[in-house]
Amino acid sequence: MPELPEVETVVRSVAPHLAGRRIVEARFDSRFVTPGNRKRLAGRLAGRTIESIQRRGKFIQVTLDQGVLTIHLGMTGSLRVSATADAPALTGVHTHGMFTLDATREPGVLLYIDPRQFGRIEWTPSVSPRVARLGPEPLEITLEEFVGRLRRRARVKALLLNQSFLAGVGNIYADESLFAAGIHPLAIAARLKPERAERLHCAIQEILRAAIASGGSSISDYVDALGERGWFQVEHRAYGREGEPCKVCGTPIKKILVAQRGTHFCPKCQRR
DNA sequence: ATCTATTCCTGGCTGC
DNA sequence: TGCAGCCAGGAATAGA
Repeated sequence: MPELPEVETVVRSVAPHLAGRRIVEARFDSRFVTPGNRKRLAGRLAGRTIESIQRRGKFIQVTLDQGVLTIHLGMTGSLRVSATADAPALTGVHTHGMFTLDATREPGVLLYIDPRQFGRIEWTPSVSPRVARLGPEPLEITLEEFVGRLRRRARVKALLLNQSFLAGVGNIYADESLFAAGIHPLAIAARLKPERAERLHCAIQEILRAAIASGGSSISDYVDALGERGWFQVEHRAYGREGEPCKVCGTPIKKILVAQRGTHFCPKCQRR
């Protein structure tokens, strides 16, 4: 499930292959394309040149010579580069998009693969409104701004999942950050003591940096654009460890539902 | 305004 | 063994 570290890894792995390339042809399954964009997307992309690729939150922004292509990988989306369009491993029923690039060099194609089809792609004249309403980048936000934004009566876990609060933290890294900070997921954000808020700010940045350094977490089938797995899942201390002993105190990790999301925490290390 | 529940989707797992 | 049924969840949206 691509969150900030996974999307960052995808962008880093794909950017060197795409910058400066011309899109000869683009084809998509309708479901992959944001509604309202379905009739015109392929036509708008043909002939465009890719200027740069950046990550913003969990979104991938491809800046073109005309407009911006915005991609969200959803739960199971992946971008893959390939020398040719007929690589057997990349052309199954889950391939929902294909960009044919100029023939001046390899890779010749960029493919979008997504079994659960939660990912979306859209073209907008400038930055997508979906991206514009994102909150700050977790790796850039200062402690002061973070503390200021915490002043809300929401449960801290729910707030971490809110992309207009912070952009890019999802279920895995919310649980891991709260564990690292020793904060209960149901704690009310605005009532966190200053030192605990500071610990959370620090934990989020440490966890995300470490996850990026490991190439992200490969929970199910996540791989980067070159097909490489990430390894941060072996470092998880809370997420996906229900019933297993806490790596700090040995207490079984508990799983509850917060904001409709499975939430893993240590009841002893993360007190309310 | 703010929070909660529902929807989308399929591979993988559980249990009978 | 086989298969029905459930679960996972990011973001949009409808509802409270």
